[in-house]
Amino acid sequence: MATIKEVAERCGVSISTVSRVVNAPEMVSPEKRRLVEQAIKELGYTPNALARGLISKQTDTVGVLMPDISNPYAAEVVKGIEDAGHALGIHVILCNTDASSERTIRNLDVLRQKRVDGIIFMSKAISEEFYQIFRKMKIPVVLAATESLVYELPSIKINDEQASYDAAKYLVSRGHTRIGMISGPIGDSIAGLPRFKGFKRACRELLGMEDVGSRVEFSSFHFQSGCEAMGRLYERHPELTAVFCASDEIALGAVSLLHDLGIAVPDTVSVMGFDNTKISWMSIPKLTTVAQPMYEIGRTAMHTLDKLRAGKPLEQLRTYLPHEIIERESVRDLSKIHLAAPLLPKQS
Amino acid sequence: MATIKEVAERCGVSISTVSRVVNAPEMVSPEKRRLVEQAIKELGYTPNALARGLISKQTDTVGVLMPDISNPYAAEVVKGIEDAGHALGIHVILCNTDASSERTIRNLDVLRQKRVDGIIFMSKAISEEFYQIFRKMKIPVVLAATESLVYELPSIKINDEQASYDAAKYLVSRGHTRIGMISGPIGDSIAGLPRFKGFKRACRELLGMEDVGSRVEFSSFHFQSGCEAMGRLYERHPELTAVFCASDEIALGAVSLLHDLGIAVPDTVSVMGFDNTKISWMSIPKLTTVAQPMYEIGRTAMHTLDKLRAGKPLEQLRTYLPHEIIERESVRDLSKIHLAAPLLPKQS
DNA sequence: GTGAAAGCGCTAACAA
DNA sequence: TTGTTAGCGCTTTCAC
Repeated sequence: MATIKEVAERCGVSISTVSRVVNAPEMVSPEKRRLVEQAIKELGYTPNALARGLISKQTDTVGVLMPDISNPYAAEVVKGIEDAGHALGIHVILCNTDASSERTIRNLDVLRQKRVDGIIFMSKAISEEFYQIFRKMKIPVVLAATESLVYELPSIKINDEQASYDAAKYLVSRGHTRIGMISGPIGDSIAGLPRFKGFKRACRELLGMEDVGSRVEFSSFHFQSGCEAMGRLYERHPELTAVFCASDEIALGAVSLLHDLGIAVPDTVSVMGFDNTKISWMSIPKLTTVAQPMYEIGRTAMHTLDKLRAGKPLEQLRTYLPHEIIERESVRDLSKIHLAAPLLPKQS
Repeated sequence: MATIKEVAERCGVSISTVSRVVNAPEMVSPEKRRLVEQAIKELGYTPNALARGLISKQTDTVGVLMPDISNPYAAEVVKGIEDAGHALGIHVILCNTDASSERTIRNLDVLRQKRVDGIIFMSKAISEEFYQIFRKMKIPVVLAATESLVYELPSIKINDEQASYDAAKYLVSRGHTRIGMISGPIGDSIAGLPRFKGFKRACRELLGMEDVGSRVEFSSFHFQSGCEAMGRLYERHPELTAVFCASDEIALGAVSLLHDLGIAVPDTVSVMGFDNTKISWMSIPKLTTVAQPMYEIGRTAMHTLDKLRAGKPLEQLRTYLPHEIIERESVRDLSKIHLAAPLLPKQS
């Protein structure tokens, strides 16, 4: 692998000159520049990022910690991060933590050794331990698709509570009054608790319901768990006309169980998802769901990190990007029934 | 960020001693070792991988190029790579190429600058251009879930031709004789052409069919394209009782279209997928599909790379791992019909 | 505009 | 067992 020295020798200039044509070509006379560029091409010279980083104390690299590489949601965020990084001349090192704390710490340690300039963190909760590591590293950290209410860490995500509220509101607007929810783990302060709370608030404000709790089942965010939760929910509340799920996978689990029970979706019960991942439009019926601007979250996270790196001030610590409800086929419009039968007395 | 020098000064030893307690603790006297370890902890010292790599000409890091981070198939391979890497003390840098040649080259360049010790390549085809870059880098490269028939590059994958043959054979064993296929792009020499060929061979050998071509539609590996291909296939061959798809996503597309047409799966037509990704068991009906040992492919790729790195000889250049057929609900067993009605004359 | 030289943080002889 | 020293490949003053 050719070094700067070899390039210099080959065309009889000093290494400084070679360094200049690589980093500040305008400072070198055209003739020499041409000469050096030629030699670089011939030798296939590529600057050694290790030596560069060692001296400049900058690697133009940020580490991205993602909880689960096979999570399509996270993948979209990463794309946003990468695209923004490319535009800024920043490389990204992806690390898969598999939602394991031990793996996260190990990855963080590697990133530290590699002297990355910053970190984008996507794994769920920020423990005291992680936070202390961040502090020790003395580099900017931004949270993407997660946030910390405890620590002063910049974050980019949607307003999950409001998104969940809006989902329930949508269901109500379609004439549903007997609605239930399959929530994520209540211990999950990012995508669990807030979505649960938003749903509860909607039921209270919009439907005047007080005992929402009994109409909510808890589940992990995955398919199988969603199936089981739907089973429990249906057993307790066969009268429900709609169930809002905290993730698309849960929703698919619910649809699957309902199907096994011979209950038609959305004809008999409507199902709504969350995330708008690929699977939401590959299922039967296609899922009505709430979409998060995943790519945009990634982009914004990278830009925020870059501002931090440059010492620029942030407008706000916690950024909330807008969500959106995507209407597809899994929610039945009950309100249309009244329209079609206007002579019947309205239900109160 | 603390340096080795600071640690050394703090406990009045030389930097070599500190270096030794980090790299070969047994060479240092217990007392000094304790002293140094203490200082390391207090200062939060972490060796600078840049300086280390610069001198040792080794980064203990390999780059992994994946075509699409949101592809669940690739994600599983990456997990295998990471786990094996961890066991070997090798870090991995993930790069998302988005199936773009330009992005691939850019990533390769970054990896080169960072002086990774090796590369695992997952993106589809290996062009002459990529191959030349590999050569220039002078580091081991192994292909995972892909291969090159042209270049001498070690690879790990399944035998796609045989897997496809086996899928068709499975369909035949379940009593299907009028079978069709939705193939991937024929220009794709990895997952396109071989699967098409395997299917054709099975039809010829098992069913004595010669005009297989008309029963095959081509599609990209994605949902929407699969939908459309199924539409075309059904129009030409409404008599088909089973269709084999070159990916799970295609299969889901096929199921979706069939559903829209009011055709029951698997009652009227059976659908078979390929890959055994997550979505294959979240759909209705759950997909019968051919499974690739994705995690194992990743693990093997990393181990192969490690052998190469150590200069050990490889048993073979191209490794084929076993595939497997996963029976679920999307294929109807037509052979049972004969069993249930043994008095009827057998169809010839 | 160009080159000499110092030094980034570390490892690896080599001496002691 | 320990310390001294050279040098990995590069950027960056500082002279010229």
